[in-house]
Amino acid sequence: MADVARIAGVSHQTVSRVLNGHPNVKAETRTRVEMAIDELGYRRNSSARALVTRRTSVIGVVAFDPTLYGPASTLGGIERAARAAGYFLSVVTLQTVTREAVREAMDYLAQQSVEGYIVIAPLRTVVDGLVDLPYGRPVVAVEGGQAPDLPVVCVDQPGGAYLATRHLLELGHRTVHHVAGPHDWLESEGRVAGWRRALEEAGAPVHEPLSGDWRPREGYELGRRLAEDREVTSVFVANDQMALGVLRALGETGVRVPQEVSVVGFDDVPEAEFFTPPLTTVAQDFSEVGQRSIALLLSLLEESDSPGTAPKRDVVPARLITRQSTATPSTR
Amino acid sequence: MADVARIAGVSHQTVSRVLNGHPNVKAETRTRVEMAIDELGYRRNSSARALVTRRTSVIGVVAFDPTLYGPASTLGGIERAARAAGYFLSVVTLQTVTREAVREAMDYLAQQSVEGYIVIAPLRTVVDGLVDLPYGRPVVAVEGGQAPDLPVVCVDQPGGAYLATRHLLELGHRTVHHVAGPHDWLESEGRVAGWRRALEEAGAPVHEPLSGDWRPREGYELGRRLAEDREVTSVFVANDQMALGVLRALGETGVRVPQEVSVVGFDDVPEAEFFTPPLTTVAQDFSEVGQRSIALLLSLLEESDSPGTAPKRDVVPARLITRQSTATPSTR
DNA sequence: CTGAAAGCGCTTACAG
DNA sequence: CTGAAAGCGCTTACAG
Repeated sequence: MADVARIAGVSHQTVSRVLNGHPNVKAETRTRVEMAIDELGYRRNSSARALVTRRTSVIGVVAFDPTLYGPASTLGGIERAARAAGYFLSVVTLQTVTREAVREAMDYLAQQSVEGYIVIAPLRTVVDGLVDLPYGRPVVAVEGGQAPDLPVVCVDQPGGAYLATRHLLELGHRTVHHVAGPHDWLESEGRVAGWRRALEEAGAPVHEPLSGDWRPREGYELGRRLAEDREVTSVFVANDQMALGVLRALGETGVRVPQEVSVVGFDDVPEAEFFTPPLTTVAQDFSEVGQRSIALLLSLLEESDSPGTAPKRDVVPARLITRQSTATPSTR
Repeated sequence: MADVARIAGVSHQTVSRVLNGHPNVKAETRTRVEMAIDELGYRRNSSARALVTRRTSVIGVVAFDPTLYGPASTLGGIERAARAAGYFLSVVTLQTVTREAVREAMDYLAQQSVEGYIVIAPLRTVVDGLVDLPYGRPVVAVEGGQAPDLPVVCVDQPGGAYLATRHLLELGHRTVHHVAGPHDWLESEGRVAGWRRALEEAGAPVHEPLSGDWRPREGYELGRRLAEDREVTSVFVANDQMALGVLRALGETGVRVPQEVSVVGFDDVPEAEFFTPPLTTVAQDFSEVGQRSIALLLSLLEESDSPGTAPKRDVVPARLITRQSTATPSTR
């Protein structure tokens, strides 16, 4: 900056003014400074700037398993929104999602003086542990469910599950079986709740849901059990990867989909349309979730002086995508 | 830091020494300082530190489409390795991968004074544009192919493709058709090269490869074309997502896999084992790629004073996973 | 083993 | 509209 000032023949604070778009600079001076900047390829030192402004422009993100479609897409949406707002994203990915691992990740990010946190770790225990953190920085929980004391952005999981279940009931199924996600996951809970509500509203019998780990393998194993039960005519599976496993198990045991059993998934991964058969599923707008997360965090950052307001909750709707894995039931 | 010093009854540079693990501190003093740190919940200001040390401990990563399995997994591996080495990761994800977009992303990261870059953007034009960058910071290209002037970490794409093609030839197929990835992608080129070499070595006829965009949809559309060609008895598809589309197209048109046509993919996504039929494919160790990328970048960072050495290239082997989508050909 | 001093490269009131 | 001064919170030689 001193070099720029010398070449432009001004003081370094005039350079600073130009850099910060300060209005009180004569146009001719501004041009001279800009030319000197270009000539030297000068770039402002971010550490010095952060030191004096007390703002790092860094948002810490705690994510996990970037191999799962949902979290990965959300991360993409967050990143784009952050960059559009001039923020940098410092990302920590977790192998195992426990309360301790999340705290460790946040401690790590705190070393970098992040201005706020976005945590994509939709487990009840993790979200509960996010209240009253010692960092003094706002935290937004993505898919944080109904957490009452935390700013949350999430997809309307119960609503999506309700849509899926209604769809099957309307096709004429007497009831709908459910392969849920893992216990403790808020998405699992939300989807179970929506499924249950649809059944109860329709007066349909509610069978205890099976529970898997989101992975295709467990979908496959649970699918083998469903294949044996001749009562089953329709299954709402809590995500597409497990639905793939269910489809595979059904196919292997000679149960025809959708003629004998209808299957609905959740997520609408890019592959879903090309499963055998193409999967009816519930789509979530992950990139919207990402954008709203950043928007919420930024609003929290701005009003951090007046922390009187209640935590906000932003819910993104889900929508049903009908394909060929669902039909009116015939006898098995 | 001043507060800590006051409570511990020492000067602030003694606090600094304790923080940095400097040996010349009396044990008793050290304990006193540590207690004061705990009491205050003190955390060192990273900006001030970076300003004086001229090290931000931040690595910039340019990634793209976190929805693709390979790049997403690689990012995970990079993040873990970086954190283990005490570095932070600042991530920019690209929507479209062009040379300009990559440059823009790197410019953005430069604002944050990153110490080095990892670019996961395996297009020839992008990689070519990475040489002679104006940042004066080391750059590692992940999946940068054979780029002669750039440090690169990549999976042995030709080797993997060779394995897949050999496997089909050994099963008795007269030749192997190929659905390649998009032009300009180094992974596409590498896989084409390995496939071609295996065919040529065996004296098998080489049919011009079809080319898709990695997505299941184009796999499906190209699969429809392959289904019509009764000469085709085996297909090596450049990734699993397109292979899914091919499988779907074949199934839809009544072509049995593997009895009539064998299919091999590339990537070994978690779903591959549950495709119909379970897919024979080539596995890449993405997390290993991530780790080696960080290791290479760190070594570059250390020797940045003596830039005489040639750029390094680190190749991770691929391996074939045999499942049920391949068999000895019978007549169609 | 420990402290007083200087300085990293910026921004922000304060003068003029 | 522009410059001289102070200070953000650290680390690094330099003394002692």
